[in-house]
Amino acid sequence: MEEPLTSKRPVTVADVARAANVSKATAARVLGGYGVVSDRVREQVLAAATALDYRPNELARSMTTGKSGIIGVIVGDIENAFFSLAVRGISDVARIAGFNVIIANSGEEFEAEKSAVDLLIGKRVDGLIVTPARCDRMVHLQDIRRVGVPLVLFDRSIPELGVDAVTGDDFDAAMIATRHLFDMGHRRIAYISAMDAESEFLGDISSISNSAVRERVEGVLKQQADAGIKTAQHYVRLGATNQPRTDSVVKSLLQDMAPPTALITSDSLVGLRVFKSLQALGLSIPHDISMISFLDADWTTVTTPPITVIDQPVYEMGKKAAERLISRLNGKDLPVERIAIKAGLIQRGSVGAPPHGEK
Amino acid sequence: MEEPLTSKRPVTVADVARAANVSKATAARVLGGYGVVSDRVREQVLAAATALDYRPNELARSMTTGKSGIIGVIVGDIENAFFSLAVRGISDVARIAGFNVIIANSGEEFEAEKSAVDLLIGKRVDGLIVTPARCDRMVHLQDIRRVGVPLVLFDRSIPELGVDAVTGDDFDAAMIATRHLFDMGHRRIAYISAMDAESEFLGDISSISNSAVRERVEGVLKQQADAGIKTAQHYVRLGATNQPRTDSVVKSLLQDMAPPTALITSDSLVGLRVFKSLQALGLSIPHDISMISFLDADWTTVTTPPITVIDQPVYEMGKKAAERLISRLNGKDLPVERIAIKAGLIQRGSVGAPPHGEK
DNA sequence: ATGAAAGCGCTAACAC
DNA sequence: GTGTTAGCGCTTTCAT
Repeated sequence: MEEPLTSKRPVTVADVARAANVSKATAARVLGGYGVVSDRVREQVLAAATALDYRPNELARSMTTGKSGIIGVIVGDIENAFFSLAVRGISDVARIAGFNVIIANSGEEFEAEKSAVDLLIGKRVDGLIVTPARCDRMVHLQDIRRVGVPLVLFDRSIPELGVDAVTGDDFDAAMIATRHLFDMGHRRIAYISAMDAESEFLGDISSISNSAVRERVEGVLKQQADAGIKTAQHYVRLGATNQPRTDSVVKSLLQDMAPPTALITSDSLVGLRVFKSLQALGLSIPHDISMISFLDADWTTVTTPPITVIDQPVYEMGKKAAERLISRLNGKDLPVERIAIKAGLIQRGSVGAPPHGEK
Repeated sequence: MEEPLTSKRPVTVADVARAANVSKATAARVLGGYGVVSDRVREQVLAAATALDYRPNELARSMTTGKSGIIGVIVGDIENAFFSLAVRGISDVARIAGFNVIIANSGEEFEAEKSAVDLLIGKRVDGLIVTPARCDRMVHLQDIRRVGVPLVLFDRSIPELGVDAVTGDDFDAAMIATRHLFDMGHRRIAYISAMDAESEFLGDISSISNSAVRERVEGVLKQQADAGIKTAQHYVRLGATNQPRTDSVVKSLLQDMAPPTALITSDSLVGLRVFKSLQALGLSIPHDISMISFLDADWTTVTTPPITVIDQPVYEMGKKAAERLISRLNGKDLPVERIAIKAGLIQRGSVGAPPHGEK
């Protein structure tokens, strides 16, 4: 007598109950691990369950309990080391707390983010961690709260929304990077971001819809303003979304009448692209130009020279976000808070003095 | 009159039906987009739905239809560029076909993989793509088929299981890499893998439980055997799972009486680690030693020298796997097949002639 | 300690 | 076209 490779109907609590000669409720109690049952009956049921190869239907379970045991995470780009590290932090905490994680990619696009929210809400996730692509459009995020699903923002904050946010202290980090370059003698410092914008140039700072990007720009500018440098804003460039566009940003920067002597890149992907641009241009780092990248990505130590970086504790940030969310899920009544985590500077070889005559 | 920030009970089809003065079934028909309704009624219902901010409960929907619209993906390590690229390929195809993807990480551990399978089956995913950590233990994979969930193996195949697999043609790829090194004059070629094993040395080849690893080793060995080289197996090393272990593997290799003059690394993570080991040892590539890495990862072009790589079309592999699965989901009756995708060689600067006197 | 029965929100027959 | 009704597999009162 052989077992069929695909037995049509999945076995249910009712099947197990029948096989164990108990009521559906009793079988459900032991299978679901709640209520009370005598040891004798428990064993009967368990035996029947293994014999039939019973597997709980989590869908049905979720529907009746209203909890899915799932945390939804919406990130900008899972292939970016920043996010994949954060996701690991989130997942590690979630797993220990007994939650599963379902990941959605927004590609930093508002509409995709919106539909991911709808989808996950539809799947009845217990809570949501999202990296909002824009901090100025938030009806969909307000909806999340309206349906009563706890939400934690990641990497970017939206004060008006009144929800928890775990971010880096980007203003401070940008100041640190700028100050370091300044201390090394640089007076024309560029900041290159991947943020997609109409223009490669920065118009009104307060119009930047991504809070992390905005704060970094503000940090770079503030540090220079404090030193009496007025031209800083001229050296802020956006739109380094791919290699060709990055090449053109870098080229335009270097063809300036007074080209920057140092570059700060907004993340490890942009950093890599800028490094390639510089390499293609035949420029030597840090002799011809200096650079600092955000995020201590693993490639930054194998280049020649290795790259000086702003070390953001991304894994920890992910953990913090998950911890915060899970606390709320467990009914803890915490005040709404923005947790901004400080970053450090790891000096390697990509920052030197400005070229001669450029002081 | 203000709307409450969290209205307890989510609105259901019944609520919408009541508000629109139609039956539950009619409301359900327009909300679910099935059956037939008059345009007039449709608009009433739609209006009521928007007014109440109705959101379908996907859980309930899945439970009655038996389909969740979700494809489960279990990978070894989502932080490995190989897998994150593959996942993007899978996701892209899935999204277009109207499926969502839920990702689980096994960490290449059998038990984690097993419980991920249980979890996803419990969530009633429509189909599964898995990268089996071991190809010799497969009861849990047989279970998947038993419950009737279509399965596609990724990166590694298990012929005995009788299910589709999308893999690289690893045997061929390893031959290509080896032949290239051979053509450049190398006669002692090492292969370094991250596969965790009791010993760093390779015992019985057929005992390697991961088919991709095994085929690569076989390719390296075969190519050399064809050239009459008998010592090849001596230069196969396993266990380069982290930097310290990789350092020790590389060191032991180089301290050999007849050290290898070229290294092949099994993936981009191992490649990066080996590069760092070599760098720490002060070795110059390709002058002192040559190397080829599997996977055209982005860091491989910014090192000095850039790394010659085996270019696996991982994104395409992911797409293929998803397409295959979705065909089955749509009821297509295809023969079980293993699709092995060929890789190419991208020559950059990390391969040269062996050092003098090493010929 | 165990059982009977109701109900979660939706879809799917089947009637009208 | 539209409404009625019966589940899907589970948890959860409420009895017993």
